[in-house]
Amino acid sequence: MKALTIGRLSELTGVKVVTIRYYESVGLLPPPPRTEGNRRFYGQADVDRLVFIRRSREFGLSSEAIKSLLTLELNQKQPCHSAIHIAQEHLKEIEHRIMELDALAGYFRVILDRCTGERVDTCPILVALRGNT
Amino acid sequence: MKALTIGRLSELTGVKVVTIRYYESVGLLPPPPRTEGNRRFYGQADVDRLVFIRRSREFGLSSEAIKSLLTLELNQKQPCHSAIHIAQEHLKEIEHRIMELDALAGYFRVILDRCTGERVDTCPILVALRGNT
DNA sequence: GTACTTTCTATAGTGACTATAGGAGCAAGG
DNA sequence: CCTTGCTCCTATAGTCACTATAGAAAGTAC
Repeated sequence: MKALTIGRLSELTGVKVVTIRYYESVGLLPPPPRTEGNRRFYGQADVDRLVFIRRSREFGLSSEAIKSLLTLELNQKQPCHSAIHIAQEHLKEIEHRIMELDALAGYFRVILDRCTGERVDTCPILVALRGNT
Repeated sequence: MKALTIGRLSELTGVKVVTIRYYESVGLLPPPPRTEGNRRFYGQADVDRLVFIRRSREFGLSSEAIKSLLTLELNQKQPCHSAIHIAQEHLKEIEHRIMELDALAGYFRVILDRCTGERVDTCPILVALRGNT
């Protein structure tokens, strides 16, 4: 397991260099050891952890949720109820957001369908936004 | 049409006082006239405009999109092609986001379903996030 | 040895607000 | 008239999850 520069870690994980440093500053990544010239160097564990973080972020989890999951990860033999809880709560949020967006998209489709592109004062889009529908 | 304080405008529109001042600072609302004691006062036009802004924000439109729509509103007899364009683009974004979230929710449901709550090291939620699924 | 790239720190900017501090105006009760 | 308490004022900083920029030092490639 050879040492990785921050740039190499970035390539391997798809997380930008600046973002890696940012993750360190907010405590998602531990401060790595440094070379003589003060450069950070990383190992396989950092790759794993960073991929975990990246995927969690892609799933829309907040930093705090990710920190909880990362803490969980340290105790492999414990039960994972916290993970279930975090995932369930997050799923609820996602489902809620989908419902909202579905309603919104439906509404947009209706008013776009109605709009003939003629005049601003009768435009159903603008009428809708004005609130005097 | 009597003059409204910022607090009354806030009540009528459901937009917080601080947010009204914020909207003024970013140019979504014109700076209103002031009383002798330097308080802002508003009229019906401000209520209408603010409701328009609030509804547009609820629809997830950005400040810039709202500014374009508000400019449009000033020319009631012009055709409303810009409004159509903004609405279409936004609908596309919403639909894209819905697809992403649907996929995400499905994935969460699968891994939650699989999770027996036993141990961290075998927890399907954490396995999924680790990326070695 | 020089030119280029990567990395370093520190700071500021993004969007769309929200929160806080410290004053000043104003309406109502005593 | 005066105090109490609410609303309002400005200005500044904080939120989240980054992104961008500046200026300097270190490493690499020819």
